[in-house]
Amino acid sequence: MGVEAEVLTKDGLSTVERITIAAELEFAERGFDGAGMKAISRRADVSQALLHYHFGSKDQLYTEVVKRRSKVINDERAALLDSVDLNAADALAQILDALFRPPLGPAGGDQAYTRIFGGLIVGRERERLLVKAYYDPTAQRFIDALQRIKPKMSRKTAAHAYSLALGALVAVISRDGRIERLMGEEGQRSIEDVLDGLVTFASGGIAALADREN
Amino acid sequence: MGVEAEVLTKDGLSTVERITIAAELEFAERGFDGAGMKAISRRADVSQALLHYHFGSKDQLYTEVVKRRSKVINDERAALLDSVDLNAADALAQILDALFRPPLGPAGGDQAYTRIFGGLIVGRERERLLVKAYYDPTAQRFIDALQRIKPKMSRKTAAHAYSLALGALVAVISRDGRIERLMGEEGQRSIEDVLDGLVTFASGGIAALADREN
DNA sequence: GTCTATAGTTCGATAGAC
DNA sequence: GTCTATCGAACTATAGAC
Repeated sequence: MGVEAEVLTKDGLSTVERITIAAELEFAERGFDGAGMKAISRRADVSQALLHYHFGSKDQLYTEVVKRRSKVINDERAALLDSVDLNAADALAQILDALFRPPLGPAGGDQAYTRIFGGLIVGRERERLLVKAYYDPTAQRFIDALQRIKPKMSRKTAAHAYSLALGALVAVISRDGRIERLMGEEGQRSIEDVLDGLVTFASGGIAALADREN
Repeated sequence: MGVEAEVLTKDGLSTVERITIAAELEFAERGFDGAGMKAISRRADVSQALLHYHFGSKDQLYTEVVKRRSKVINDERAALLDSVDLNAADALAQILDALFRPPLGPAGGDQAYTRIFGGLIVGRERERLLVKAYYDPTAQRFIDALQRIKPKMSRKTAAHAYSLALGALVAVISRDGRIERLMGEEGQRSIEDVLDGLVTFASGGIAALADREN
């Protein structure tokens, strides 16, 4: 993929960036198999051949989308986790906030990647490999933190707790893929409300798992 | 789809049944878009044309797979829920056991549909419609039960709790789609262990949500 | 009810001009 | 770096014989 001087175009975005964004939207809406290279090229307003020139294959384009966004999410997660006071009474809630907040996007935006993120968690081999490569290292840090505040909890249980917490996140994400209309029926929920419910639920669940091992 | 006398073949299964089973396997392994009618016909050892003769289209075949299995799951869930003692100390755990046990399959089997089930929860429009048609009615019964044992909980919160609990289930299902090898690294977990962890986590989470509303 | 054959489309990827 | 044109394979679905 070499080093290229990025020439900006149109909206001030490079062609590669426009393709990446278009791909993110398409993959989010249709999933990997449902997405089409032709559809992505149309959204990016470039020829289909250009996608292969820049990314090689559909698989590599997907990988690039996940890789780019995972870096942002992991960085934000790590920063939030570092700022957690592990001795505070609500340390568990702080940790879970650091886990859930970044993938939900900056205050209401980025529903597109949020959907891809959900697909990663429930995906098959392709997604499993991507998670392993781009999310597992940070996951270990969160599992460490859980063990530190719940010392009685085995690593196996902590890993299990982490996994279950992510499942709860997916449930929220999948509620139509639109964070704003979560419980849909009557009115909207702010991202802080969503986070609060998630953190409360996961905190209670993890505390229960930890208590059981005492 | 009219009434047809089912003529049995081969393994004692009718052709329609063999196709349905083959389709379930294929959809479970590849998802809707990844599955191929040709691949399904090969697995069922019939011609591809026969799939369309019996089911009309890929969409309708998928619907039939979900419909058939949802009936089994819903019946089992309803029976288990009916047998819950709502006045017992562990009523919440009993309710959640009734919710989680059926989709995990009879004592270790049926990983195939379990995977499809997970896909329904995180799916898009097609899956959303299927869930609405085949799972929502029973979901209402569970939300009712949650409200009965946690009377302070609003219906909105109860629905949210139900959704988060299902998310935790998905997390478990997606751990490689094989219930037996869940925490994979060291050895196997029985389905009872898996259920126990899930129920403990979700119980703690829902109790926390309910407490917050008091 | 089941088959073979194929229509008609879409897909990912490539060749080659500019 | 970007395009047009196209290849070859895969797909869903249908036609028509038996």
